[in-house]
Amino acid sequence: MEYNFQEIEAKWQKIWRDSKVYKTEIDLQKSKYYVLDMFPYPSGAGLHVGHPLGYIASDIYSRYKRQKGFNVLHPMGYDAFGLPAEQYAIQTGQQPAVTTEQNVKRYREQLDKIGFAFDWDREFRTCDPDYYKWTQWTFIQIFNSYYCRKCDKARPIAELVEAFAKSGTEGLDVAQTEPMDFTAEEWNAASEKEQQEILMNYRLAYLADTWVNWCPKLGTVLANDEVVNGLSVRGGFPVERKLMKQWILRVSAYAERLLEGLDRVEWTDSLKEIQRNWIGRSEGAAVWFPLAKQEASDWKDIYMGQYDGPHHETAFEIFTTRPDTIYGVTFMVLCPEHEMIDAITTPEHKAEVEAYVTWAKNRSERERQAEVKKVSGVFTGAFAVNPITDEQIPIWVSDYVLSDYGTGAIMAVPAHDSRDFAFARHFNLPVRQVVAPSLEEVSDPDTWKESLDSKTGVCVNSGFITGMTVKEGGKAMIERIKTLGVGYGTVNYRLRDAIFSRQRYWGEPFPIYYKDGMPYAIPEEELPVTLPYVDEFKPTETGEPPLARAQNWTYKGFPMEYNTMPGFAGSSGYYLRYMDPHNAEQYFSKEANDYWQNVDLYVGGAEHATGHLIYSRFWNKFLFDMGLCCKDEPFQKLINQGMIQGRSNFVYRVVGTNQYVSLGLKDQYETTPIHVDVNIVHNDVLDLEAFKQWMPEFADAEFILEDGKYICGWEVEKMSKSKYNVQNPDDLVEKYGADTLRMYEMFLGPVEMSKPWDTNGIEGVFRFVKKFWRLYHNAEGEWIVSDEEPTRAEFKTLHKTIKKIEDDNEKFSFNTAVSAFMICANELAEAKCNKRKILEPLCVLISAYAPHVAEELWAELGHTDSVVNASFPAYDDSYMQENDFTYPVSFNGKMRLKMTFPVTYGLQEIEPILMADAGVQKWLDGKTPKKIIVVPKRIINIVL
RNA sequence: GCGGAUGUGGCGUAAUGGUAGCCGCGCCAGACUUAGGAUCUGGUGGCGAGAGCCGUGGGGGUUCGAGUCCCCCCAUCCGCACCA
Repeated sequence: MEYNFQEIEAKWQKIWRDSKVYKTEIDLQKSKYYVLDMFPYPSGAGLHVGHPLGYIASDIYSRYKRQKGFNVLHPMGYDAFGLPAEQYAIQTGQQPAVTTEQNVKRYREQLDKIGFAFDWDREFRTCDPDYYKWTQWTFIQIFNSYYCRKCDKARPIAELVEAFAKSGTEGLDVAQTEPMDFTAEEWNAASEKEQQEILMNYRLAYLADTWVNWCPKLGTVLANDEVVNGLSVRGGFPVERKLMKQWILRVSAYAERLLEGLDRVEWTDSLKEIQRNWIGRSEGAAVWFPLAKQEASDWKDIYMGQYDGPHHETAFEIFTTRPDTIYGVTFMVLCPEHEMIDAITTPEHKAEVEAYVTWAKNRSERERQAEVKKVSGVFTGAFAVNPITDEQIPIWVSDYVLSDYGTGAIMAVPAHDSRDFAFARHFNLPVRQVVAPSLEEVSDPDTWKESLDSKTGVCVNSGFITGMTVKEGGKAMIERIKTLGVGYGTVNYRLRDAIFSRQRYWGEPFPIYYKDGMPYAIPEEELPVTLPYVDEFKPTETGEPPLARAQNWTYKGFPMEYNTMPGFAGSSGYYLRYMDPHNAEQYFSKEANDYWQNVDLYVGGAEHATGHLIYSRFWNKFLFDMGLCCKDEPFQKLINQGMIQGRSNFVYRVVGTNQYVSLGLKDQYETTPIHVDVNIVHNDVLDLEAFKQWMPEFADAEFILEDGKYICGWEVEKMSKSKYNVQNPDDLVEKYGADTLRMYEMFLGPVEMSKPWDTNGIEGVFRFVKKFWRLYHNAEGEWIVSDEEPTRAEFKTLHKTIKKIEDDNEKFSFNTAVSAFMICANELAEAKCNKRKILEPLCVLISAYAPHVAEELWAELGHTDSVVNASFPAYDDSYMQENDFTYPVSFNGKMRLKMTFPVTYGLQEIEPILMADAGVQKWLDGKTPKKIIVVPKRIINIVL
C-alpha cells in the first residue's frame, strides 16, 4: 500500500487531541519558552494559505524547542470582537455572537487539519466574558492611574488626590492633557464634580473632547493607525474630522519608554524603525511668543517676560526643532482649530478669517491630504513679538499647521523650512536667511527657488549666535531662551494618545456609569459587565451608539457608557491571559507570570507595527508599573512573516469571439485577458475540460493551442475571490496532506519574505514525503526497516542533517531546512539505507516539519510515547572528519588545479608537496610565489 | 520628500569574504509501463567543436580572492508623509 496521508493524518490528529499531548503545565524543573502567534480574527471567509505561514513556522520552532528540553507554551485563540462581524450583523440581522461562533468553529477545523501543536486547553476568545472581564478590569486600573514623570511610571490616582489636597499642583511633574495650576485651598474647596473634572486632566484613560477620525459609513471613530490616506483600513471609506467626546488612552505618556524599550528587544530593524518613526521623537525648544498690541510700538506693556505656563490670552507657545533659526522668523502661523484665533483677529479681518476657519475645519481628511501642496491661509491682522529680536511679526492661520502636534502654532522661518517658504512666496511675506553653508556663502533669499532646509552649516544674521554652527547655535539659543524666561528645551513626540471609544456594538462594554455627567468605574467585584442583547446594530435615530438600544443599560439607576472598546483592547493583553487562562480571581496568577514571564518568540504580520504592537507594549508597561507582570517588554523576539500574495492566472479571449489563445501566441491576436480559476490550472497549463465546465459562457469555448497545450498568463495580485486566485489550505491538505502543505509553505522561501502563492512547486515536496515514506515501506506498505549497523557514510549523512537542521531551526531558516531533508533523503535513497539507527533520529528531526508522517514512523519503530516528547538528537562531529580533502589550487585567485591532501596536514606539510608538484611548477613558470594561502578544507591560493 | 528593505538561471530560491547557482519546479533525453498529472535514471546559466571564456541590476574601490565589505548610480517593494 502506498503512503496514505489522509488516513495517517486523521489518525494522529485524533490521538493528539484525545491524549492531549500538547497540553502544557508549569514545570519548575524545566526552562520555559513561550511561542505565540498573532491570534486570528475569525472572518467568514475562513483561512487562506497566507494565514498558516506564520503558524507553521512557530509550530516548527515550538516543537523543536520542546525536543531541546524546554517547557514550551504555544497557545491559540481568537481575536473575536470586531467590525466585520458587526457589519455582517447589520446586513443580515444575525447576532454577531452567533456568526462568530460559526466562524471560530470553521477556523478550528481548518487549523486542526494542519496538525498544529497548540495547547487548546488554553484557548479563549476576546469576546468571552471570562476574558473581557480582565480587559475591563485593566481599563479601570488605567482609568484610576496617572503618570508620574519623576518616578517615570504610572501611579494610583489616589496619590495625586492626596497631593492636590496637601499642596495643589505645586511641584507636580506629571502627564496631563492641559497644564493646570491650582492651590490646595482651591482643590479642597472644589465640588466633587469639579474635582472629577480636574482629575480627567491627569487620568491615563480620560474622557475629552477631541478631533477624531469619524467614518460616517462605518458609523464610528477610528484610531490613527486604522486610517490610511484619509480612508478607513476596514472597508476603505472616507474619514472626516469631527469634534467628539471620547475615551482616550494616554499612550503618549509612555512615548519615551516605548522608544527606549526597542533597544532591548530582538525585532527586525525595519520594524523597530517603523515604530521609531511612529513615535517620532524630536528635540527642540518650546518658545513663548507674546501677542503684540495692535499699536505697534508698546508691546512691552503686555509682554509677560517670564515663562509661567500657557497664558493663551497674552502669548503663544510654539515648538521648534530649530531654535537656531529664531532670527529668521518672519511670521507665525496658527492651525485653524487654535482657540485664540477669535480673540486676536482684528475686526477688518474677522469675516475672512471666519470663512477660512470654517472651510478648513470642514474639509475631509482625504481632501486635505490630496491637496497638501496647495497653499492656503489667511492673515488675522494681529502681530506677535519675537522674544529674541523684539520684532513684530504677523500672525496667520493656515491648515498646514496641525492642531494635534506641538501646540498648534508655529514660528515660520521661510528661509529654512520648505513649507514656510512656499507659504511666504504665495503670500509675498519676507524671507530672511539665517543659516548658510559658510559665513561667506550668504545670498539674497529673494532669488531662491527653494528653502535651505539643511541642518548643517553656520548661523548668519543671527545676533549673538552668528558664526556658530547650527548645532552650537541651537544649544546657545536654548540657553538664552531659558535665561530670558521665554521658553525651555523640550522634546516632542508624534505619537498621539489613542482614542479608545467606538460607537459600535460588538466590542467590550466599558465598565463605566455616569453620575452628574461624570464617569465612574463600576466596582471590580461586579465585573464583567456583559454585553447586553440588542435587536438591531445600527446607531439610534438620535445618533447614539447601538448600546443605547439595550434594555436597562444602567447601573444602580445611573446610565452606562454607550460606547464600546476598540478592536485593539482585547488583543493588547491576551498573551498574559494564556499564562493562566482559567483563573477566575485574577487576570493571571503571580506564579504563572513569574514562570512564563513574557513571550519569547512572537510571530505575526508587520501590518500591526503601529497598532497592536504599540498598544500591547503600552498595556504591558502599564501592568508592569502596577507590579502585575514581571517584564516590561511583552515580546522579546519578533518575526514578521511575509504576506502571501495571490498568483492569478489568465486566459486570453480573442476579441469578438469565443476563442482563447495560448500565452505564447496571443501577440498575434487582439485579446482581452480574463481571470481564470487557479484551481483548474496546473503549472500554468489550463485544464480545458474543467474550463468549459467552469462557467456556462465557456461551455463551447475554442482554443488556439501551442504544442498541444493551453498556457495561461499569470500575475501577482492580492488574494481575492474576484480574481479567482484564492488558495484554501483545505483543498491542498485534501490533495497532498498536511505534512506536504507544511513543508511546502516553508520551502517557498524565508518566512519573513513576502511572496506570491504558487502551487507549482508543491509536487516536489510531495515527492519528497512519499520518497521518505518509501525508504521504510515496500510497495505493499510493509515495514522494511533493518537493524543492520549503518555505514560511516550513512552516519555522515545523518549527522550532517542534524547539524544543518539544528542551525536552520535556530536561525528560523526553515526553507533551507526543508532542502536539507531532501538532500538527506536523496542520499539515503541512493545508498538504499533503511536502517533503524538512521531513521530513529531522523524521525525526531522531521517531526517538527511533518509531524504526522514522523509520528507514524515513530510508532512503527515501536515507540509508545509521542515523538514530540523525544529529545533532539545529538550531533556527532566525528563522522564529519574526512581522511583527505581535494583542494582547488588557484594562482592569483584563478583556479587551475585540484590536489588531494590528508585533512590532518597543516600548511607546513602541504607546502613542500605543493611546490614539488609538476602541475604547480608549470603554473609557477620559474617564479617564486609571494604568498601561499590555505583556507582549511576549501582552497589553496598561490600569489605570484 | 524622509525612512527601511530588496535586486543571482525560464521560475521559487541557496551560498561563515574562499570552486556562484545547493534544493525544488519547469524543460530535455531515457527506463518501466495498456496508460500516466505514478515511479526511477541522466542532463539542464550563457558563449564555444574543444581547451576554455563570460556571468550575481550598472559603475568604481578594498582584497591573493567579492553575490557577500565600502562609495556612487539605476530599478522595484514596503512604511511614514504639511509632525514645525
